[in-house]
Amino acid sequence: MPTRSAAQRRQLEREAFDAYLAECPSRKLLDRISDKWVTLVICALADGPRRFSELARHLAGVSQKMLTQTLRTLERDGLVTRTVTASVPVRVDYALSELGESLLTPIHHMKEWAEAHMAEVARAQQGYDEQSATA
Amino acid sequence: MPTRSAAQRRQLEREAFDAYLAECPSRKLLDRISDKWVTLVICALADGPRRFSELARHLAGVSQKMLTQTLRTLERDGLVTRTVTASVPVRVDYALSELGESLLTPIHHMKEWAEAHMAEVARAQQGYDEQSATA
DNA sequence: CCGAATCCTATGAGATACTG
DNA sequence: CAGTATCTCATAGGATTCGG
Repeated sequence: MPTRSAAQRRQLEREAFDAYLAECPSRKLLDRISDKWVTLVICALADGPRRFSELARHLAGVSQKMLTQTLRTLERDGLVTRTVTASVPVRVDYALSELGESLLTPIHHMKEWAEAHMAEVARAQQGYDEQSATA
Repeated sequence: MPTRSAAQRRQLEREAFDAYLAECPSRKLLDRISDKWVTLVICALADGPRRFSELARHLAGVSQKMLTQTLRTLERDGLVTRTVTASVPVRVDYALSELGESLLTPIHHMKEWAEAHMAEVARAQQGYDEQSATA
């Protein structure tokens, strides 16, 4: 049954490739920062520590669930630190770790490219769409 | 009915924030390159044009659908060019545009950060997980 | 060989309500 | 105030099949 084995082979290839990707450091990093909120949180923490509720207010669009989730993974990755002050209403501050701060550099590069070239991308899109429209 | 209006206000805030994000060039770029396959395709094209099937073979894990989809958006964004040679079995070549090549720079920065620091991230994760385990 | 269309499932993410 | 748990729904993405 060649059909079956072909499908199986594909499956194996896919798994091998996925495993390869799972090992690739660049890919891991991309997976992290491509999380919808990760870069926003990091940038929000760029100029100093913030409390949970401050972050929530600052990133008006984030749901409380996603904010928590994002902060957890960032903490786990060692990119942000979490300090709990056991006062009466608990107070929790988040801050960038050194590692987290070092991430600001590549993020900054991205930002520069974006600001320099995204207009061109927008033009390209427009051109492309007009092409399609005439079809 | 304060419940309703509070929910409505949140909704409005979210929409405003989303609109703001939709305008932000950095965010747009992030949305692009965070696409699971975008960076892989760009890197695969870094050292020269390739045919569709070459790409498919090179990126063993990608489904044909996602490859097509990715290439379409990249073409629309003006990052890759698509040239069709109308031979008997059609031949289609993809290549990086100038704009696409300029993207290699920030991607390269990301790669460097990843290779320099992801080990540290991995260590942080391990530490974090061991902490949780003792709880 | 290249790609479009259809179908189906797993995941992501918001709303809500509850705990310490 | 900070965080967790549950429900629900939209969508991303893979398999498959058909067309040029």
